[in-house]
Amino acid sequence: MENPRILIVDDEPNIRDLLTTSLRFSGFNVQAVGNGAAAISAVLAEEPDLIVLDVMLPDMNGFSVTKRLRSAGYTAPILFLTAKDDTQDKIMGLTVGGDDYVTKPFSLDEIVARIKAILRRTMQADEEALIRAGEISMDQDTHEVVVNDAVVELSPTEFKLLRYLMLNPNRVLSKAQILDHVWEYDFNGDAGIVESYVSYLRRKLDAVSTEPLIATKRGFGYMLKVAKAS
Amino acid sequence: MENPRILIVDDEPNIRDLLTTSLRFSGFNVQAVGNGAAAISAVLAEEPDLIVLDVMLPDMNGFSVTKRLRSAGYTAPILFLTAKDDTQDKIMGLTVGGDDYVTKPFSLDEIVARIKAILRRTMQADEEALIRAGEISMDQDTHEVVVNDAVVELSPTEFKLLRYLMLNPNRVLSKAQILDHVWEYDFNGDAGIVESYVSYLRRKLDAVSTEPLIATKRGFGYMLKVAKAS
DNA sequence: AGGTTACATTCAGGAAACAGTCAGATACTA
DNA sequence: TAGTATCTGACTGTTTCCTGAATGTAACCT
Repeated sequence: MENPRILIVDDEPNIRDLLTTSLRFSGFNVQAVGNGAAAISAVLAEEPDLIVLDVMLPDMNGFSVTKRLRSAGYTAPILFLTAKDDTQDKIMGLTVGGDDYVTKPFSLDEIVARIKAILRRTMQADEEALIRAGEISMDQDTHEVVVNDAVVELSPTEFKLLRYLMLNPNRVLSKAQILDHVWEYDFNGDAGIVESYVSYLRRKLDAVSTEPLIATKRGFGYMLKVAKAS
Repeated sequence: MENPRILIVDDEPNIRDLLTTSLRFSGFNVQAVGNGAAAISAVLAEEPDLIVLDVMLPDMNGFSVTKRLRSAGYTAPILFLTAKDDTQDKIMGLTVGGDDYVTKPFSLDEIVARIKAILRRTMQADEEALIRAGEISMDQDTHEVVVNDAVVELSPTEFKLLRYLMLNPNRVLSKAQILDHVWEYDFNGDAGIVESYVSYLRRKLDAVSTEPLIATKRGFGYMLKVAKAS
């Protein structure tokens, strides 16, 4: 199938670039605009398969945009971006139909995962909710991680870290890369936290795996070793 | 069979969008209009299988619309939307034939369930009134919930919550999702209420089940665990 | 090889976020 | 009026996240 088309609507250029780059890299066909009016004409012209829509826009809010699009007959799912401290009533009804929302600041991995999840349900994508890498399998619907038939309980951050590693098996990932993908984009703490979380992950995974799964490449980063993808 | 065609008639754009989005996602073929005159021509042109009709419309009330349609020979069932404080005599006679009514504000899950129930009766749909998930079975006609041959008495909200969980087994559902689907669309309270009701449900279900049924996925939401659909 | 340095691992601990439960206020129903 | 049902808010306990320090280990240089 064709690469899904995604339209990004956000007035902050940083976020727009961040999302555009990541989503292009993930294989989507991306277009980005900075306000509601441009969003509407872009939707009419391009008919994207999914819209990433900031609810706070300079000219009109995201809900007006949604309303205009829906009444014009466009049914593509929307992933809303909301501020964490938006008042409750503003973020009600955001998960209706195929829609979903993510709060800012988000992590890039998270947003890509959510987009894929939505597309999996709306387009009858053949893609699986199950990620496999060697002895490890991860179900993104149930959030269940299984290693050698043993279920491993992970905290949210551990889960996201492992997912990022599993999506890039047998490739060295620097701590900076990991930080950029797994942690929220405004995190400005030390890269040492990656070491901590790798340590946590190893403790849980290696307790049930036959061999050490995460290899350290001193001076470069970490790598998830996978015996051989079949 | 073809997807059933549904016509939505309501003058509030928010409600129209909400219903349109949810019903489309539930697999219906949806069209929406904002007044009685448009409703009549839409019915004549499209011959929908079911009409969702607000009784308070700007140009004419829902009953006039109904009368016009019935006398023109159209027999498709109607789901009326009424205000909660509508007097009883107004509501009288709304459920004759295959018709039914729902009071505003409603919950989305509720309205989808009612529509399916009507269609189950009018079209000879193959779909079942019985939902099953592991040890639990729920009859939507009798509202009877059975776990391991034991009948469990649930309050209305508990019932709707469990139904939503059962319709999405083995999938983590966030509190926001649960709130959006199970509670009325104008509910403006805290997500903590979901925790309370999960707590109530667990107390009733786990009293008769062999194992804990609702799993907490910390930081993500809740999930109904089902052994394995065969 | 040995010493030095930079890099990694692990642990402990405090703050904050999250979850479970309950009692009580309010509204609704019979 | 009694009995449910719903919702709120408080309280408690747990988990998670992150930092910083102590300990280990590989690489580098002479």
